This record gives sequence, structure tokens and C-alpha cells, in this order.
Amino acid sequence: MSHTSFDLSKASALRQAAPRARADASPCSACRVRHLTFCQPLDDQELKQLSAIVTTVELVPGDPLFDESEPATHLFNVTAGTMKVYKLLPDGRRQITGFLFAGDFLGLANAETYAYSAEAVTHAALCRFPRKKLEDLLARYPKLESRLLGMASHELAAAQEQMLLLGRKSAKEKIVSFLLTLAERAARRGQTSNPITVPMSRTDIGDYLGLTTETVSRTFTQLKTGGLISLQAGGRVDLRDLVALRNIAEGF
Amino acid sequence: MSHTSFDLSKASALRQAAPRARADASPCSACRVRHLTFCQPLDDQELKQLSAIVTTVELVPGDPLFDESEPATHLFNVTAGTMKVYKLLPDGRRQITGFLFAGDFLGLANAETYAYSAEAVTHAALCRFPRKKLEDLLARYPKLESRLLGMASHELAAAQEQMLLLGRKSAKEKIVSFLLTLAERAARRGQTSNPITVPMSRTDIGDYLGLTTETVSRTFTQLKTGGLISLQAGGRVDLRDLVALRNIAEGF
DNA sequence: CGTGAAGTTGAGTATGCTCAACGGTGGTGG
DNA sequence: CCACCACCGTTGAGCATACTCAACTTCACG
Repeated sequence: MSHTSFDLSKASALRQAAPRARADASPCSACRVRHLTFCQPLDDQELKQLSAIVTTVELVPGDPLFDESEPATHLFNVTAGTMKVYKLLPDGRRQITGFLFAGDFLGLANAETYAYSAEAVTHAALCRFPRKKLEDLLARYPKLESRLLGMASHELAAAQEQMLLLGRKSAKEKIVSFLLTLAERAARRGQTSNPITVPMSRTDIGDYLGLTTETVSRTFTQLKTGGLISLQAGGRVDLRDLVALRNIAEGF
Repeated sequence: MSHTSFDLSKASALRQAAPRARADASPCSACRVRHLTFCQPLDDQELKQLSAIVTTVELVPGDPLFDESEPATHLFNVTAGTMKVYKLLPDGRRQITGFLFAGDFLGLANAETYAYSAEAVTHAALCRFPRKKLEDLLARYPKLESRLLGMASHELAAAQEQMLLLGRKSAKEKIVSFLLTLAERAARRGQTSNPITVPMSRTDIGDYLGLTTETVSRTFTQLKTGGLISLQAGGRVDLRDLVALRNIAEGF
């Protein structure tokens, strides 16, 4: 599972999301993923205000975006590619707390510092908003803040689902739940949900699910042998028996 | 560790938080825990609006407040006592996703239904807001929505910390982290942080930390034997060596 | 007191981890 | 263009942490 094929596949997405050069048109109004993001409720006039404070960031796989406990100066919006956010223990144990795709935001912090580190999984593009200036805009446009609260609520529900997974599910249930969540999120973004694209490494998956790479690998093999999934080129996973998979994920 | 002693200790808190009878004074303006809650930014005039839509709920240990997948018609604010929120798998496995104390809110839902069930751990009192009417108020008072977003961000950070715990910490690290978090939250509420009050059962603690009751019990014994904590009457836990405990919790 | 729930302790076990070897693949440099 | 190398993924063997099942104790309450 190399990154290369994904780098290629993301290249066009990067171009789509990139702001346009013309000065009079708001770059944000041309954004292909706006309907997925927190900017969604703004009209053209308001998007111009947003455009005035945004800059874009492009990352290659492995590039860090920010580190835990660093001053939380910016909020980001993923426009293309995949990001991961994680927390570390002093001895190197790592918990990936989320994978982020187009439309997801990161960097929301109540405290002065980020609560986690963020790093690119694939080639990725992001919008970067200075926190202070964005807060001014939030104060001016309550519907923006409302949208952000809605997205934060959604994330909270996802976090609780993940706690159930981490605390109470078996390795097999974890992997299957993970695959189905990927499929669901892809569908939500309007992408194909079967076969799904799994851009992250076995190690990343393990660190997300509270497993080791070996266990992740063994479980994939087991699912493959059982005819529930099949692994295809480019890190794609074909979900062969959705009913059976859903039963496993729910713990039946 | 019975609930009784806690029921007694909470009785006065219940009275403190109970709305007053006079019609012209806003009950909310007399609230003892307002500075901890999302109502905090409102002035007296605005609190009156809030009072108009609030009702109060009192629960005894074990009382359910609402169930997962039930229509999310209300949002709640804990004013006294301890609540737990949890998710279930079909075979009965349970993950408690949080314990809630005075000042914490619950029932925030982006979807039509609650994402979890909620139940009283001790005697508890809550404010109940009809979701629709509260949303009207949120639209009218952006500072309310802003405050709610801040609290949701804080919860998200806590959820990520909990994922790190569930996915990557040992039983001992989990228990110690849990005790220290309880101490920190007690301090935040202005209560004594040592000894701490642990109002929930071993089973609840296990379901919160992804452990069994037996492992929780064994680990407490181990910490006690090691002189790191001591168990006192009324479910109080004395943290004997904070430095050592912090090192364990952080994974050193 | 008697009873039932909660907590503790013990013995044996299983799930997932550790340590290790090997194979494939893509990227690099000669 | 090919050979090498590093990284990722897979598989195996043995082990450890936490679980299961069970007995016993403690405690709250009737």
C-alpha cells in the first residue's frame, strides 16, 4: 500500500480546491468542498470576508501541520487528502484520535494550545484561518458559529462511538467498524463507498483502533479468508458482504 | 461503597440549586452553579428568558434520564449530583462515555436522537430545556452559542484524552488517570480535590475505563498496598503521593 | 440479624502483544 | 536500466495482561 497512487489521485483534487487567481472573485466561492465545511452557511458577500483572512497549505505525506501543546494560533479546514490527528505518551505510545478528510476542520481549541498533533497521511490541502480573526468573524456571523457548533456536536457523537469501540470491541469488531465508518464517510462526501479507499498504513490503523500492526494485519487476513472483504490495488478494500460486516461491527 | 452517604451529602446541594418560589425573581439568577454552566454569560434580564423555558428534574440513583436513539427533545444541565452517560452493544457490553457533575450539560445532539443513554449515579438535580425553545434563545443570544461551543470544544479535548486512555494505557495507568481527572474536575468546581469523592461503583468505573470490575478492584488494592492511595469511608479516596500518581498517569 | 448487592480475592484462560523472520514494493542511486 | 535498500505488510511462536468463572467477604438495609 504505497502513497504514490494516492498522491496521483489527489493531484486533481488539489487543483479543484485551490483558490483561483482572480482578485475580484472570492476564492472561497469557487471552493468545491464548501458544502461539506463550516463555511457552508455563508453567502458570496460573506465569503469575501472569509477569503480575506484565509491562506492555503499543501502537505505531502508525513508533513506535520502542528504539534500538541503548541500555541493554537490557527484553525484549519481540510480541502483535499487525508490528515491524522494524534496524541502521544512520553514512551512513544500513540493514539490517533481521528482521520480527517475533505470538509473536516481541525485545530478547534478552547485552551491556548492544541490538544493534539496533526500530520498529513496523503498529499493534502488545507485552508488556514488565524484563530483571532476567525473568532471576529464568528462573532459577526452567528450562523457560522452555529454551524461550527453543529459540526462539533457531530464530532462529539463520533468520539463517543470511538470510545465504545476502544473500550469494548474485539479486534475483529474494531477493524470492521473502522472499514464501515470509512465507507459511510466517503458516501457522505459523495465518493464511492464500495470499494473504499484506505489511504493509511497498518500502523496508523492500529494506533487508531488501539491495536498493533500485527493484529491489524492478521485481522485483515482473517476477514479476507472469510470472504468478507477483498484487498485490491491502491489500498482499496472491497466490502463483500455488507450485512455480515454490519453484524460484526455492531457486536452481534 | 453505598450510595447512601452521597445521597445525604447531596441533599443540601439539591436545595441550594433548586429554583426559588418567588415569581418576579428569575430562578436562574439564584443558581449556585451558574458560573460553571453554559448559562454563565447571560445577564439578569436574559436569565429571565431562560427561566421561562426551564423545568427541573430530580433523580435518585439508577433513574434513567433518557435513552440512546430516543428523540432528542431536551437539553439538560446538571446542577447537583453525578450522572453517567453510556452506550450499549446488543449483547450487553457497555461503555460509559462520561460522568457528569454540577455545571456539565448533556443531550447536545446534532441528529434527531440522543447518541447515548443517561442515568443518575447519585441523587441528582438537572435543569431541562426544550431543545427547540433553547435553539431560539441561542439564535437570539450569540454569546450563549459561543459559550456552548467553548464547552463543546472542551469536551472534545476530554474525549480525545479518554481515547488515549482507552486505546493505549494499562489498567494501572487508567485507574490513576481516572482518579486524577476526578480530582481536577472537583477542584474546577471549587470542591476539595484531596481526598476525592468517588460516587460510582466498581462496575461503572470498569465500564468507563474499558476494564472489568475485578480488574478495577485488584488495581485499587495494588495502589493501596503500594501506599499511593488509601480508601476511606463514604467512597472517598485519599491521594497519598501525587507526584508518583501523576507519573503513572502520564505513562512514565 | 438475615438478605442481597457490591466488593475482593484466587485460579485458570484467552485475546492480543512482543519479538522475530521473511517477502514484496517503491524509491534511489549508480 | 537495473540493483540495492528501506519500509511496509505478513506470518509465526511464545508470552503477558487482563478476562472469565467462582468463592468468599463486607456492608447497607430491611
